[in-house]
Amino acid sequence: MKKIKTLPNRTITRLSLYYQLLLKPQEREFISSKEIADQLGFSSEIVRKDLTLLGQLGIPKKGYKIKNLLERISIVLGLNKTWNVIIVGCGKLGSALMKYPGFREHKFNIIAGFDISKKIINKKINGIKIYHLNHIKDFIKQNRVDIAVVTVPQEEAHRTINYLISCGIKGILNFTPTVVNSTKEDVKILKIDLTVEFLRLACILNTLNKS
Amino acid sequence: MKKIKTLPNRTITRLSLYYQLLLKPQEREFISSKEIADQLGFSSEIVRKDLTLLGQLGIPKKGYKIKNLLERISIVLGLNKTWNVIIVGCGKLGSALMKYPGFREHKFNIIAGFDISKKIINKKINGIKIYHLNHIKDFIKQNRVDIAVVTVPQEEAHRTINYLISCGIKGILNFTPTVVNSTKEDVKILKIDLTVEFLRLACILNTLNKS
DNA sequence: CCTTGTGAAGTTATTCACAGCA
DNA sequence: TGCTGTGAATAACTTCACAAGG
Repeated sequence: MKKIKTLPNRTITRLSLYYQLLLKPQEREFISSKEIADQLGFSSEIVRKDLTLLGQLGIPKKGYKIKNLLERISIVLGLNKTWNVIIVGCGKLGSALMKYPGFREHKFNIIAGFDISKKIINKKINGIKIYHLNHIKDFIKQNRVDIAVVTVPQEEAHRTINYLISCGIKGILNFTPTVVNSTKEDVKILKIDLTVEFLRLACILNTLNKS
Repeated sequence: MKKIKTLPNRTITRLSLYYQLLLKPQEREFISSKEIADQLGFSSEIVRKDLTLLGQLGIPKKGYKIKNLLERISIVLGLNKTWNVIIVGCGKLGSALMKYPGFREHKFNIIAGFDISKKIINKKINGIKIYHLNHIKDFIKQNRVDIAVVTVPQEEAHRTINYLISCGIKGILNFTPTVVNSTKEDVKILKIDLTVEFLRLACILNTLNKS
């Protein structure tokens, strides 16, 4: 085999964007690196560098065959399989995510929610059943869970994530402001902090106004 | 004055994290770069490099005075003022954001929502009134709007964002999967795509399992 | 001694420049 | 000519190594 090298982080992010772009119905069969680049605001060189990491897919003069690109990217991103997702913490954000239609399209199946509030346990949100947090361990034994989305209150985040790791979860999407680093090599934690994005935008606007 | 240099992007992101960390009630008056670094999973050098960009705040042997750090970072991030935010598109994600308590703490005031569905126009979500999209221009004339959060359906994203720019909005937080680049130098668009984060995590897990 | 601040070295990511091919 | 693929140059970012200071 040629290269099992893991892709650079930035490349992965950009591949996700190429993928979403190419999913939109395209009139043409081929697309050039420059067209992709212009639509997403990157340079065409970086697009080509990214795409050559997937193998030699381009055809000089014509560009890249969209169908092939999509297939190749979806394999690399792991979208040729279905991912089972649980939502841990079914408050406002958690339940909004359970209703978010964008996931199923990409083969992310939300298979259960977990919470500690008696008010919602055993209820359903968007057809997805909510269980008590204590049931996670059993649930994981009986179901394949690939990704846990953590939307518990900040002060519970650390404990919850450690508990999830002890249950054997390998992929965690942490929506809380708390930073938790994975102690285990094979557990990956990605963090999304909406507040940080607001703070960043505020800072950028702030410097714009001053200059 | 010494330097009006704009801060590196990564530094801004990290400063936001330092800020959130330092906001938590701390027992001590001083904190060292190493303590910050360990809690957030960075190196202590990078923390010091970031913090020296704010001026010489550190005291050898003691560390950084938390109160001073918070004050300095909040000035740089622009949190010494209040930011007025509108939510454009009050569907599931938009209304979840309107209920999200994390913003007000950082002086982000959601002052209005906008949508085109008659079902919700003139209603209130979490005490915030929803107006018809057509009223944005007037609204902006009568109210200072610093940041527009775009949570409209994907196919409306491009048009909506261009419309917001034409209305004079300078800061946009784009939650749709559509990439829209700012045509104007002084308009900043930040993009948050939840699906991309899922795709990234899937890809990382995917490569983990293969190796 | 402990912790900051910082030049130098090292690493990673991006752009430049151009060969090669349909 | 138009577009890919890629080595070389450049830029951005991080780590290393250590001087300085309470």
